[in-house]
Amino acid sequence: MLRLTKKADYGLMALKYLAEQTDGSARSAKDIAEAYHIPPQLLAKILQTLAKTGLLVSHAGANGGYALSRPAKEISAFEVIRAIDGPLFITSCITIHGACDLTSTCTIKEPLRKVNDSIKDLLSGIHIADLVDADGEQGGTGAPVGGGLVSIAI
Amino acid sequence: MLRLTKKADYGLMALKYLAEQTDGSARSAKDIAEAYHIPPQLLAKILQTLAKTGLLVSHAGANGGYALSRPAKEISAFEVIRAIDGPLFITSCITIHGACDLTSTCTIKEPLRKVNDSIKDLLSGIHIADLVDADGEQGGTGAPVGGGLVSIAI
DNA sequence: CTAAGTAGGACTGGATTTGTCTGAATTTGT
DNA sequence: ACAAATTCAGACAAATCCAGTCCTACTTAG
Repeated sequence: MLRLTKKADYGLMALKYLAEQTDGSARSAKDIAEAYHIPPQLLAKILQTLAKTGLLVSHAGANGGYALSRPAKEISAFEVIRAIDGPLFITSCITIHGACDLTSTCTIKEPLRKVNDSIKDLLSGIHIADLVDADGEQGGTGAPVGGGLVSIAI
Repeated sequence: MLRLTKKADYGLMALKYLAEQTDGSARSAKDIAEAYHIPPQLLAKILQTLAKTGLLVSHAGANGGYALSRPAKEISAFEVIRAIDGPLFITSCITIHGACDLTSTCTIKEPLRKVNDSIKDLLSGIHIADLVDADGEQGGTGAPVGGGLVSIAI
């Protein structure tokens, strides 16, 4: 129902990967891409924009790469998503200027704006560090792949 | 950041419109489309799917149209959105089968699934009746839209 | 019977996403 | 100084998805 782009997904995965590198050394886009089997050039782009927005610090040259600019605890999923996907909104009504094409006719935007804010709060409360913690303690051992039980498609 | 399709938007607007009709009489797709200046044929399609999922009751023929199948208080925004946009998920990882292409590599899906659930809860708490109530008091003050708390524990 | 409706499939144009290619600029190691 | 590894930047191609239109049925009140 509400979709995050793959780029945002990849970005979160990459940040998580970087958060797991305890030594402060940088990792290259290629390394990360290989670790998760995602298209290297695409990830490169994503990391570039992440660096441009200040969430990552980059270092060119041999042995260069990317590293988190802040502790993983202080980087929220919301920041990452906004950096990659831009300031999109739940409804097309709600633009950056807050105005709706159908200002007079569309009477729905105000309630939805609150939903939007709630989602924002929700994502702001999740940090990269949380992703790292949740790893490994997956309720289902991550195994039920073939098993077919799993998720209730809403 | 997270987007709702225009169809879902239109659907919510239409349901709100129908909720405002106090007499139980049905309204045609054309009427609603004109009221909100949205493409009639597109709205017709949306109402059809809404009828197919049981949120609306339809009545063909002259003087036909659509009406809510239940009180506006008992139709949640979540139901509407799911009916129109289908059971999509916040991340492309989480499919209907619950499996990720990168099952082993993508370690991010579990936390995001919780976000997904929280958003679902959020939208389930909003009903068509709330949209009607919120109308007119655009100040954004007392709209009874989900108290905002929605806590999430990862 | 006919006009006003719904039901539903096929299709188009455009936007968005996803991914690739190519050519730089920057740093490090030798 | 040079070569290799790497980031940076933009353009571009392919695929997918969305919005909107059209056309043809079927249904029912009058």
